[in-house]
Amino acid sequence: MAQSSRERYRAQVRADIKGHAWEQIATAGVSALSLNAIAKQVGMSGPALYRYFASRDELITELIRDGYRSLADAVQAAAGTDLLELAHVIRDWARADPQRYFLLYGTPVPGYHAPADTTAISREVMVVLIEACAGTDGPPTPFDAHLEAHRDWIDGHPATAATLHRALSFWTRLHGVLSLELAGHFAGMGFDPALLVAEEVIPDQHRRSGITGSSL
Amino acid sequence: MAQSSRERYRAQVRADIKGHAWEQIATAGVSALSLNAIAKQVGMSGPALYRYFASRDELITELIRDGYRSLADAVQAAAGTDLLELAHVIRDWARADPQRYFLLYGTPVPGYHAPADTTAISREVMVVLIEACAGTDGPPTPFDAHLEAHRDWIDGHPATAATLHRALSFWTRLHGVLSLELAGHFAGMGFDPALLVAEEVIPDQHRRSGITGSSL
DNA sequence: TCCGTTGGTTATAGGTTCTAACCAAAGCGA
DNA sequence: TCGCTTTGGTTAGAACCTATAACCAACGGA
Repeated sequence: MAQSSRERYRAQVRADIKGHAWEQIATAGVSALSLNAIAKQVGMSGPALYRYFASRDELITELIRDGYRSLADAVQAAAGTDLLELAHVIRDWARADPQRYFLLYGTPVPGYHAPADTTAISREVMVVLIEACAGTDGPPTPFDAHLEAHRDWIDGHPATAATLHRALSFWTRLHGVLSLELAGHFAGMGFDPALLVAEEVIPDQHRRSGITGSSL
Repeated sequence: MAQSSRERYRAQVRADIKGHAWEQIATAGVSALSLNAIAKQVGMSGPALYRYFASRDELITELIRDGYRSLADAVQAAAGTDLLELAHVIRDWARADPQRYFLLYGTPVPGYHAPADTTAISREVMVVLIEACAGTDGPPTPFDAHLEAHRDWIDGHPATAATLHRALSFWTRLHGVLSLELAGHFAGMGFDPALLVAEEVIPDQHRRSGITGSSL
């Protein structure tokens, strides 16, 4: 609880290191992250940094953890709003630091396995999404039935399989547009990705309005 | 046309180098690609490789180009089939070598700009998708109207804005599921991503069948 | 005050990309 | 066949990187 002077100093230096690490990642990507460069920036030379992080991988793992935490905080702060608002919150969070988004959801490094707690934080995000999807079920689909048999991952959450399907779909569709947008694959096409996100995320409403009305 | 002996040798060595490079990328990711290791594998030591590729970045750029070409070939070989078949062709192509997929559509490196011809190959893929989407238009949406004003990127293709929208949506949805699947973000959830892809890619059919029928 | 823990240093090993300098061999025209 | 030019290879080395080892100063609690 009450930190000693040394613990406080240590925590502050670690935060300082992580701050400069985020800077480097934001400007040059995680592959260009250099412990030597960070050490110089925080005012110590080279190997001193290994007193605070055992290795480059451990520092990156810590950053990934903090990244998930930051995303979960942003999403939970918007809990209770509708899917469109949630999509914009997540998109804004990602666009504030694209390389941070890609650190979580970009190219995986083949050997690496995320620590267990990051998947727990991912679950927090998923729960907010599921909550927002509750009650927006459309007609049942074959995948809903399939999901009914594979819902252990959300383990005990009282949502229909159709709702889980909607949440999963929200996640994959948003990620689809967002990651292509942030990676620059829409460069040259002049359209506004936000508008595409809007229709991807609340899919049936627009298309079906005026056809089936509210007869569901 | 007729290559000289030297040109043939050079082309063969370059292909050999690229082959070993793909091996390394498939097993350890592009960030672990080592020119030294490749050189040893092809039997020459270190800097000799620079006679064939000016830099590591140039080799990677060449691999990216070949990757796009390979994807476009796979997609064009399936041209004329329906969207579900196209989705499976692309998914199978990606799953055959996930790191190759991520080389094209994964985390972008901040400084890097793809050469112009790769975007031209991307366009080839897009044209096949658009062709497959033709005639599957649903009711018009606001984004269709927006796309009508921003269709320069496909420049002269005689497709409705609604069709372009469907093709764009096909691309982003497939990429959304596929990249999360390949990155391992579905690990632990037991569902079959192929089923999710199927419903994402032919979105309205399943949901609407039995409601609006074929009244469109 | 003493002494262990902690946080810093420099030196060094082994890895990387890439350049420089040098050399051998292959191809080609006279 | 001779000789020159281009090409493909070598080794050496500069400038980075991660990470470890060895050493030392300074801080904190008994």
